[in-house]
Amino acid sequence: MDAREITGAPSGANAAPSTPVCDAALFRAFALLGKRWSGVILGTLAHGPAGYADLARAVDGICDSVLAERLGELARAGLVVRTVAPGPPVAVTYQLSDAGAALVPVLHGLGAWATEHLVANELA
Amino acid sequence: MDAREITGAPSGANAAPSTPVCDAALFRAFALLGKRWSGVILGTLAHGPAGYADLARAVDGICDSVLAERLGELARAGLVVRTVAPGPPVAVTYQLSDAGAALVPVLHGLGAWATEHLVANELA
DNA sequence: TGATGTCGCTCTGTTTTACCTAGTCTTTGC
DNA sequence: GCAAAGACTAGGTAAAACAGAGCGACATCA
Repeated sequence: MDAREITGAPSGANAAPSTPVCDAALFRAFALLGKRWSGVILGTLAHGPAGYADLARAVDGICDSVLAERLGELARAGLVVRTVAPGPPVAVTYQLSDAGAALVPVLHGLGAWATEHLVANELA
Repeated sequence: MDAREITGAPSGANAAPSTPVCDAALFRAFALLGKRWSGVILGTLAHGPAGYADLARAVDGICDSVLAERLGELARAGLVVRTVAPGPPVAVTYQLSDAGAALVPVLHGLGAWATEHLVANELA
């Protein structure tokens, strides 16, 4: 979702009474989390700091270029902090920022919900 | 994320100690919610039942074919119930199922988090 | 009656995003 | 020297998302 879509976030004028703040905020949240792999990466980092290769191994199925792209986006969004240890060998570590860490309880809630309500037959 | 990726969900063997269930579940959750628009559609339906056109208007920026596709997926996943009133004129209504409704508190948490932590400059 | 609009999609071509994979440079270990 | 690891990058391909016209059924209006 690009800037145009963010700007055009729903303002609550939908079919039923709503809490406009919640919807606009949800729109913004999914601008990030609705991109493939971002939520899973954040969930993985919830367990602690990790390097690029750690993440590549942990997030099964993600390709290199998308992992690099997502980490960059999450860092720019302020959810992830990228720390470079000069080395040698140079080592880059990613960890959740305060904003990222604040999302963890929500991610846990999401995991609990999935455990309870999503079964193998949610595959269409 | 297709069946191969679901099957290959992380099993907790990542960089730091983890709660494997949470991660696998999170993976499954984002198999659905990591697709563009699904979370926002669910958030919109949290306000109450809506027709296709209602949703198309409410979810600013979504195109017709993706809305139809997403509603189908969410219905097949059991999060949304599609009800046909025979008419005339025929009318189709979508509403959250019990499983979908159970996600609403999480979505609210997500909205609250975004309100608190996501600002306009999260745009890369 | 004909024109226009709404609904709930479907269809097709186009654009964007995600993927695949080889590659680079630096460092380490055998 | 060679292989492996880390942290990506780059270019081509596949898949997802998008744009917009269209359909049948129905309702409304001049």
